[in-house]
Amino acid sequence: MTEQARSIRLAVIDTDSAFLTVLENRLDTAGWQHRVLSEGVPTEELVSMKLNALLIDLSAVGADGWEFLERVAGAVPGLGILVCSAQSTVAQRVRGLRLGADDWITKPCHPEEVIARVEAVVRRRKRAEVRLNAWPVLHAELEIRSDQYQAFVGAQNVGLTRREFELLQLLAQVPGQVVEREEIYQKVWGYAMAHGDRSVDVFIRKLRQKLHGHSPSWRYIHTHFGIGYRFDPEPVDGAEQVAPAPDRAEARPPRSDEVPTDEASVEEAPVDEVPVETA
Amino acid sequence: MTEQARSIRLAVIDTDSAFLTVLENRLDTAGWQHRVLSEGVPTEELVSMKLNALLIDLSAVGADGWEFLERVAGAVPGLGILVCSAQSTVAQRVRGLRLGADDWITKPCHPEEVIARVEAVVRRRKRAEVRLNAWPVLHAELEIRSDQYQAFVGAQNVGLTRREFELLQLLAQVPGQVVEREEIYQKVWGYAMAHGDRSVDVFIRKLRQKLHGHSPSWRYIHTHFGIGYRFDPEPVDGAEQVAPAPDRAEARPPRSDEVPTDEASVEEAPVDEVPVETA
DNA sequence: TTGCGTGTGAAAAACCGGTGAACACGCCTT
DNA sequence: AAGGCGTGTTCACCGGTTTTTCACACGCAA
Repeated sequence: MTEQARSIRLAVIDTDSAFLTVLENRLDTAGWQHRVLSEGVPTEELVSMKLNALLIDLSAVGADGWEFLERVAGAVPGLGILVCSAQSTVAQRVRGLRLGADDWITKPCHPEEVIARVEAVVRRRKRAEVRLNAWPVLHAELEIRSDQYQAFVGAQNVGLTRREFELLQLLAQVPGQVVEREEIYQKVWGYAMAHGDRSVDVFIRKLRQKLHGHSPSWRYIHTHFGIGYRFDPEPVDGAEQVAPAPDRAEARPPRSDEVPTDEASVEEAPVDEVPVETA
Repeated sequence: MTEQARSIRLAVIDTDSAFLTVLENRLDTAGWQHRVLSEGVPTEELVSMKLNALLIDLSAVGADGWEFLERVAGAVPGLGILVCSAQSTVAQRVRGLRLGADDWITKPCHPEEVIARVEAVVRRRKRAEVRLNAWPVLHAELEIRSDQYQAFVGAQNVGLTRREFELLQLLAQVPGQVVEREEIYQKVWGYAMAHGDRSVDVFIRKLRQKLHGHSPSWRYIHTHFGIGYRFDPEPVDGAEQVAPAPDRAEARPPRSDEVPTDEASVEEAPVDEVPVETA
């Protein structure tokens, strides 16, 4: 939840070298990208820097500080702006905030607090930022798209429900790792699993069904008896695209549980699941 | 831009009656809706109040102030949280900000500054959504003009209300991407969605009605059951198109991220059955 | 073989979203 | 001041979807 704090891009406009030294030291420790700018920075340049936040000492900007503040705030929406100054009146602070500043810090101030305030300013914005956090992840034939709450095989939508997707996502997050039932339940359902609850099993089955229906030549979810499940794509040996298994005349009982066998070879079970137009 | 700034809904948790009196006086002058709460407010109630911001005096909350702060910040995303306290250390302020507070104000403080800081916090969240993408964007037959708060089909005005337009704009900002209900509500309405609120649905319906009324051969908004909605223009099959690809089986729109699944028609993947091709 | 954990299908229950309409509120006109 | 109008909110109903539950078959380990 709080992982987005790292790697903030911050620019500082200030002339107080002592303050700058201490602050930059802290910023390095925090791992932020930062640079010091002079007052005459064109707004276009600020935009192109792709900053998360800007820290301005108004006294370093000169008489047209207010104008500068207003201009930047208007021209670079999405940029967090924090103003700091040695001493200031209530009226000045109010004016600064109204002109577009997100926060006003009075010097002397502790670098740690500056950092925390920048974080607080940026935090809000991050939430609303374009969701680039999760780009499609590919496991074997399976593509998991967090922005769609869906999984795809090729261009085919697997058609997972919300819970199914969350379950898949949870397991696929740690491929090759066994996840205990209790943990699965806790993370996907959000609360502790009641004794004897079979929900996880049922959803695993549904997941397997849909995955197998769309990507029959891969086996994605493995059972660990008495423990839980593991996501680990592995090719189904036997009938690949090449040699479709001969034995299919065998009329098997309705029970066709085992995932591995071809049974429904690729052409037998056309992966499509075209959503029926329910209108 | 600033028309939303007025009429902020603010709740205050404090016991300092002198401060409260002065502050409430100011809030009335500013025309804000406000109320004073006691410390034991369940987060559910906070949500249903449709607040924009919350002002907490940590010393009024008692020992579990930190916990309360963390809980509220976690449970009511989109709520601006400002903490104030008589005296505090840097470490305390840093802690508060890290736990989710958006600002920390030290008493004594001028009511006007409090108001300005609340405004800054609320604005910060509001602005993040706006993206300031002024120029007309064309999706299929639909032209979205942010500068007019309107959408057009050809030269015809669709006649959207403010909310309808904001909703459309939000969705159309990220075509092909599923946006969760909660997120929609928070960005368009400005505060957290209360459980069971149907406003989003109602406005989606109104939007669909108007869009369909003006551009019947395209379908713009898709439902993702249990998640939210997705803007992704696609031709209504069975209807005649002008130039754009009328087929849906093969040529998919340039967009590589949209989902074939539409509406709530995600049916069970018929694993052992031959899915019916409905094309 | 027994005992417990898991796979499976189907039914029941809970949930969700579409819809129409009543209601509330501010604004403008009369 | 009363009434009409445009907007936005809330409510109840309905049908479809999803989730949970249940009973039983099956499989793994002791």
